[in-house]
Amino acid sequence: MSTFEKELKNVKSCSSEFILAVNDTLNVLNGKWKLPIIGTLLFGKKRFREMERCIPNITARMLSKELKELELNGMVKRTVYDTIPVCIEYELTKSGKSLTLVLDSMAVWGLRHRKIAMTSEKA
Amino acid sequence: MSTFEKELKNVKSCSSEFILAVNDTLNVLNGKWKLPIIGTLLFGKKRFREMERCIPNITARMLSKELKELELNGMVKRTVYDTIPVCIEYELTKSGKSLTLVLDSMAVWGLRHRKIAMTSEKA
DNA sequence: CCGAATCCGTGGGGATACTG
DNA sequence: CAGTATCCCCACGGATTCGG
Repeated sequence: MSTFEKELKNVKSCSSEFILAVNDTLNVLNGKWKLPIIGTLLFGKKRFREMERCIPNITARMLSKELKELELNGMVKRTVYDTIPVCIEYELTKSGKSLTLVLDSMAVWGLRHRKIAMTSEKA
Repeated sequence: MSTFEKELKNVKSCSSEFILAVNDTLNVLNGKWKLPIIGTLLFGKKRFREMERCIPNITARMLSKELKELELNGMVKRTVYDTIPVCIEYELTKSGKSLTLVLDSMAVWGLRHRKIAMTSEKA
């Protein structure tokens, strides 16, 4: 029995804890911009402006706010370089990178479900 | 290479599609109540009142609205029995049940991350 | 018992302008 | 370049009431 399976068994033994744990994950991803932000950082460090250009329609205000939240949640690491003008880089932490496992399963489910919905086999 | 891995490779080849697919999944789960509702239905069919009692603090209005959305999304099946008074049962569809794979990975990540956050090893 | 309809408050998020 | 400050709108969700 893998570590993953053991953890899972422990979680499912109490459904409310299960819900809480899933909610924790949902909260990290919630809002309109968290996902695109994490998405762009999956390919490596980026600067603020760079991210603003990468993510369609995001405003500086939103980018700033979301990055701050992600930093508080320990998903993103912010590094300031004392150049002139200052250069600030954002990158995913270990926790942030580990989200890819979750994101992958969500992506696969999303695609499968879209196919099912399109062929209207809804049951 | 498994079916899962093949699908995943296809998704990741285009990052915007990856984001879209994840967003689809997020949208199915979004809002305050979707998750608790799916959670209670994981253990089998339930009637409206039953669910209302199972889910702390939910109002009938919210339960009704969320169930309707979940039905539209093809996650929940609604069955009306012509008894007096009418008896209506809700259950997860195949798509709904298949969400458990995603939910499981989210739960495990949530727990791991909570542990990390508590020992304040945020990087 | 199972909802639908209505009213309403809160806050997430957009637009714009400004600072160090 | 890397953000803040301010204003404003509207969708989410709560409370309550009514109907089949």
